[in-house]
Amino acid sequence: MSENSYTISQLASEFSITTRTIRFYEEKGLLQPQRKGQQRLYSGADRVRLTLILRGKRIGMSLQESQDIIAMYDPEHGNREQLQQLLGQVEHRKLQLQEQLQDLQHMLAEMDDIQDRCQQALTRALEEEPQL
Amino acid sequence: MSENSYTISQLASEFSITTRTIRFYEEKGLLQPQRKGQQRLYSGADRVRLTLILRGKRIGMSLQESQDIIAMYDPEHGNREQLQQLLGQVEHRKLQLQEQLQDLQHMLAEMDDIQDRCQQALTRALEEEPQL
DNA sequence: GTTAACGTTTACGTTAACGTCAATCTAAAT
DNA sequence: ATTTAGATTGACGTTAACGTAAACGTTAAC
Repeated sequence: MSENSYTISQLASEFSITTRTIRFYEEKGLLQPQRKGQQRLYSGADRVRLTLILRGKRIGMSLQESQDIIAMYDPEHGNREQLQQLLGQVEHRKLQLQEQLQDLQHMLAEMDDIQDRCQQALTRALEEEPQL
Repeated sequence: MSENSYTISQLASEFSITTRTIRFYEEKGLLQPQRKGQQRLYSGADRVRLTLILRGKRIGMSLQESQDIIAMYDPEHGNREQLQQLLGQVEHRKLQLQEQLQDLQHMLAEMDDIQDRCQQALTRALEEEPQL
């Protein structure tokens, strides 16, 4: 049942990205797959990292930001100071994400607004249409 | 009471961006301020456009996308076909924004998760700390 | 009247995030 | 043995979104 390893093109097609993109993420230090000889072999954990990167991209994060966030997942934060520093970073990210959420909701509200006014304009246009 | 016009540096400092950035947005067709001689004069409407652009940026939109969205605000959609096409675009944007909202909420939930586990690790670290 | 403070245009530079070859390797199928 | 299908490493190209610097105009203050 341990079929949780993937080739680069499997991941590429699953996430609809190119292999170049995946290798680029590795160049930038976001992924570190194993090697089977010369070939890359991606684990389930690598796959999860990739989903995090792509989710980050969808909400407008840079690769650097995704890398920072991924670093927060790793439980290598032994001593107290490091843990407190991490907590600070997490809190900061949360605040930023919440601001972004506000922006998104504003934008959505305005889309609703446009939609309504557009619907009404359409209704009026149909009422005043003589050729039917 | 008609003090709703701004110089380029007023807007720049208000939004903490450079004048270069504002001129760049004009180059790209996102702003079209009036001119008083050679100088640009920005209206309240221009200011609103700028806030929309910057909000767009914060949620990860390209300038092109912001431009598309700004175009939706203008009520120059006379006939029925154009209105229906606009409605389609609005609907499409809404769906995309909602997906983005999902991504954001996932990310936030995971930040909460990290925060919790980090807190617990810290608590344990403090309990086991001998030098106090 | 000249120096400062702001504005303008023009143009080249920069960074992030890949795209696009080209050359090579390699493993499996015919 | 050799074609074929996927993999690898360079290396250069590209686009978006500005930064940066030079050269010049204008107007308000001293």
